[in-house]
Amino acid sequence: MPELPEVETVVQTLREKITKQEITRIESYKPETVILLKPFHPFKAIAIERRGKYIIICGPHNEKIIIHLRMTGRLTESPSQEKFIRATIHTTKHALHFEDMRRFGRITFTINKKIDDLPGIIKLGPEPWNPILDKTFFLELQKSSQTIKSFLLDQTKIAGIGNIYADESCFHAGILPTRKSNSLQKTEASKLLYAIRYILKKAIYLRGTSFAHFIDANGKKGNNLEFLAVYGRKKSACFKCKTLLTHQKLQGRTTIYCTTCQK
DNA sequence: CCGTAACCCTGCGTGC
DNA sequence: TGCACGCAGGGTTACG
Repeated sequence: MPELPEVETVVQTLREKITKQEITRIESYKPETVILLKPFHPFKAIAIERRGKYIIICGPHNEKIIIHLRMTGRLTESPSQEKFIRATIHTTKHALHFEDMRRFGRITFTINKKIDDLPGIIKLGPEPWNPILDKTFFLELQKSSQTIKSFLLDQTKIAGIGNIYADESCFHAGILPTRKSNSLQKTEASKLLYAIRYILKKAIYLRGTSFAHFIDANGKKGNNLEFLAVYGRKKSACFKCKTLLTHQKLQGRTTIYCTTCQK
């Protein structure tokens, strides 16, 4: 379940590893994993970017490889299980294996000038640190009758948040994820946006959360797991007030919160 | 517009 | 032990 901090960590490690190298070919072992929207040709990786939960490897003539790890995807030179390798991205110096147990992950190649026009990415809302959110976040919340949880998971509203950081942000902001978006006061909206930015930044600094599957492109786990306040702590006591945490499905996703600390 | 559920997958934990 | 079942979930799609 790589979300923005985990994808950012992969991008950082990937940059160090393959920048300025030639991407020589993409080998595919499962027909659904690699999608060639244009015929592939070798190109030099001049930049590696992230947008939301997408990784983008950019070439000098608008070549783009777009990678989405979905739930269990990894980019690694030493896969833990051979049978889960769905594709391999070859460079002059490395063989980056795309290991993906559940086969939800995708690698897409296309030629397109602008990152924001790429498939999948075109629909994304702003990055959490985009200053535009200081103005629009509250307004968008006001327009929506979704629950806060649904709103945060909605990639068209704000990009990069998944189940872990949605619950963590709500806890940190002291806001119940079950509330309707349009019920938030302006001060609560600011608090939530601040919490999102704080939680994500901290998780990036700690190189991601390794709950079950996540490792970076160097095979290293993240260090954020022990800092989670609610995610994965079903039937546990709130570490702040000792109340038993509440769990409920919202939008098909397990949602955990504290009815004492969150209002 | 919104929520719910199914779908895509497969390892893992639980209960019988 | 071994089987059946439910769960995990990002994104998409269908339906009420």
